[in-house]
Amino acid sequence: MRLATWNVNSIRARVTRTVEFAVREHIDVLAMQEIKCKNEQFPYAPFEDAGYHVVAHGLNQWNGVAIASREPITDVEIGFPGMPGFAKGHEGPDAPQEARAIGATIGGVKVWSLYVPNGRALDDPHYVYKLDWLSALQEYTASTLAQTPDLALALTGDFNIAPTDADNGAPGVVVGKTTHVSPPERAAFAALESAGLTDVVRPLVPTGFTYWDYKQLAFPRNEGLRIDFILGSHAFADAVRGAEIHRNERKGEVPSDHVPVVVDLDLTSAEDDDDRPMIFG
DNA sequence: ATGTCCAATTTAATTGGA
Repeated sequence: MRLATWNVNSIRARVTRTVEFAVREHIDVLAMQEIKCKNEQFPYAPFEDAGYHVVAHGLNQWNGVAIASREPITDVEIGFPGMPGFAKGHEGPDAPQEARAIGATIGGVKVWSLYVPNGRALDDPHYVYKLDWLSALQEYTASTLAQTPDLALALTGDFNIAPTDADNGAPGVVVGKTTHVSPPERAAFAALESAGLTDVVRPLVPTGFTYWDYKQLAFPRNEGLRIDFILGSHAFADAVRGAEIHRNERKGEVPSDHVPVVVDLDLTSAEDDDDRPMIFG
């Protein structure tokens, strides 16, 4: 299975480019973020014509997540349990949830397409929301893996965190001044790893950014951030055979400001697969 | 000049979000 995650920054503005990438790269499962449309506005036809099923979760022009898959999609979840909400002027515990998480089971893998809140500024209520959201995601992960430790679980998406200084090539993003690099955000990312997840791309692609701002010639200057990740449980990580960051997708006509991150999985050779014939004995 | 882009509304310039 080839699985990719991509913040497409409006699927309606980029559907041709997105489907062409998926087909050209033989992507089986594509987790998308920032579809920026309601479910009924999603351009399903180009995906279906290319052989993909699609599940989408979009409430308005903001945020929005989706998963396209060549294999059937089952057990769709809208939001993860405990996911906090947020709305302007409505910051209480019962604030409505945004369209930032969709999960599904595909080919035995539990895949989440996640769009972590941006945070906006260190003194903004959105930053508190971001940390709360990540904390709830960590609790969901820990609880899920406590119940089903051998589940092939993947959290994919735009985490809006540059975990290390090497992941920050943007001069305007400064520790102590802006979001994406603050110690609490980095601690929240590390907590996901402590909950039993591994960044399955970094060992295979040690360097490289996944996002470059449209402004200030960030891409030509290579002033980007590595903020898009695929985090996998041990059963998922054990199946990873390759990984790619498709930097070229930042080029050309009307690119997204993010590029796809891809992993290759071999799900047929799990160590506990006792269906295989014994060669000896 | 934030050397920009996207979507909605206030439909043609704003506004909000990133």
